[in-house]
Amino acid sequence: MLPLTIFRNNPELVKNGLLAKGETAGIEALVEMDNRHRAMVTKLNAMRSERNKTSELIAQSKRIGQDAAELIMAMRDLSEQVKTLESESAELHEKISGELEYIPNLPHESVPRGSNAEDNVVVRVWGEKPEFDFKIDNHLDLGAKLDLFDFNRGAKIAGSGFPLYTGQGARLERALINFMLDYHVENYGFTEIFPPFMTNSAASRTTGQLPKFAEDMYRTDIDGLYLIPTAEVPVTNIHRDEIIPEQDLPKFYVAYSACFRREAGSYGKDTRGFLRLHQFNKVELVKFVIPETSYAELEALTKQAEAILKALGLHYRVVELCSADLSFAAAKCYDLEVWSPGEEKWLEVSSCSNFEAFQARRGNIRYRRESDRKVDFVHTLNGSGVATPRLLVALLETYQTEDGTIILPPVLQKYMGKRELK
RNA sequence: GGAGAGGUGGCCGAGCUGGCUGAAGGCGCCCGCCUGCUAAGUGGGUAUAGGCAGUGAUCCUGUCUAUCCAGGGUUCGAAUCCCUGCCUCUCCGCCA
Repeated sequence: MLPLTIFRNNPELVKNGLLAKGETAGIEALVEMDNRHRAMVTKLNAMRSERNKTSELIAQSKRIGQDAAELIMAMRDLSEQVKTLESESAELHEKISGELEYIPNLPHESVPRGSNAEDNVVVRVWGEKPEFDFKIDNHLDLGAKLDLFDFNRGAKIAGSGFPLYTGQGARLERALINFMLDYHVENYGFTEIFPPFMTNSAASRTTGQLPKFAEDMYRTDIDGLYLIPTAEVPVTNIHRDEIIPEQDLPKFYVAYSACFRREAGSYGKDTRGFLRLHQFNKVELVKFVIPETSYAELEALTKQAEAILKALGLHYRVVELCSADLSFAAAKCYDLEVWSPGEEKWLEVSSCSNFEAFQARRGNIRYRRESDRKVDFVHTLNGSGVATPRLLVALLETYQTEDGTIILPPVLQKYMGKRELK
């Protein structure tokens, strides 16, 4: 959520930012409603002040045993007016904040302007494209030969897009998750979190899924809970409605969770295998930091996510998203894309974003500064570290050998209890 | 699922026979004084959000308003009374 003051004081900044994100935003209506609302509040405050003063007079009269009937009669009318204006004001306020919740974050000034994903900028590339001197299989063939997973039975149980991992495939999934959690805890001092996999609407609102993207989430109708599309939602909400002492910042959390996405509107795209799923596993990194450090922390976060791919020896690149490709809540974002030899494509396995105060404002997540003891909103960041499905694709395809066995990278061997899949 | 208790400021904890209570008292924290150092003592300060004004910006000053879990209601007036919801705790039942 953006602060209303910036619409008042710097409407051009907002317009340009929204335009860069590809939003055609009508700010004028919002500003007009804000003006109207402020006039109401001013009037309301005056009326309430009057009421409070008179109430005090009534109290004094009663205390000394005088009759206050006249004052009370006069107040009855004013009180009615206050109530009417209160409800009008509240209604308008709700409308304003309702609209505000649909307005995305503005891109940071360092973000390249662009109109679509074509304008994203490749920042760096790590490793080399693996070469093979035999005809390689894609991950589906490899999975079938080694009985790692079974999409048909997954579909029978739940539906398409719900993978069933089997045998050493299931073990490998668990190994990847454990490896990534341990890595971030041991090397970077992240605190491990195991969050709820469902959140209420307030939590989903903080991170920006609600109200605009309600259709993308699974919801349990009876209890009004949402299955999380990412651990970002519960973990960011750990500190919702809190004031964190500055000395407790920064806070680094790492969490595994299953992620559930309806992927409404994306049917027909990337339907093969693991490329797009309704349920998948992900290890997520979340940071709460003071505003001054958030962009340095974004760079660090990206490198921390990259470290996983390096440790696994996978060829990847870092892409800086252009303004138009930024997600709703992000001010700046780097994607990590791993190379899939079978698909001959780069696959997105991580998104590392700085949300600045956008989520903090929505979730009222603040900190108390040491210098002047004032409160201010924290900056939040998160990045996948990383999502498993496409990682698995790259891993299987990269480490396949001619006889069909997969030689596991050393860091995974202890988690698997063996050196290869065959 | 059944029965009961309760939700007050950073924390603990009064108030809850409705009216100088934004809220006693304590702890913590900040500034000063005192003390050879520490401890103790002592004086003061210490919520958040919003409107308006000050030639005035997410700063400063003044002023007004709101907030005692949330939302309604009663009343001239609600932390205090009534209703609904949420949450926490205790006991019983069920259960991985």
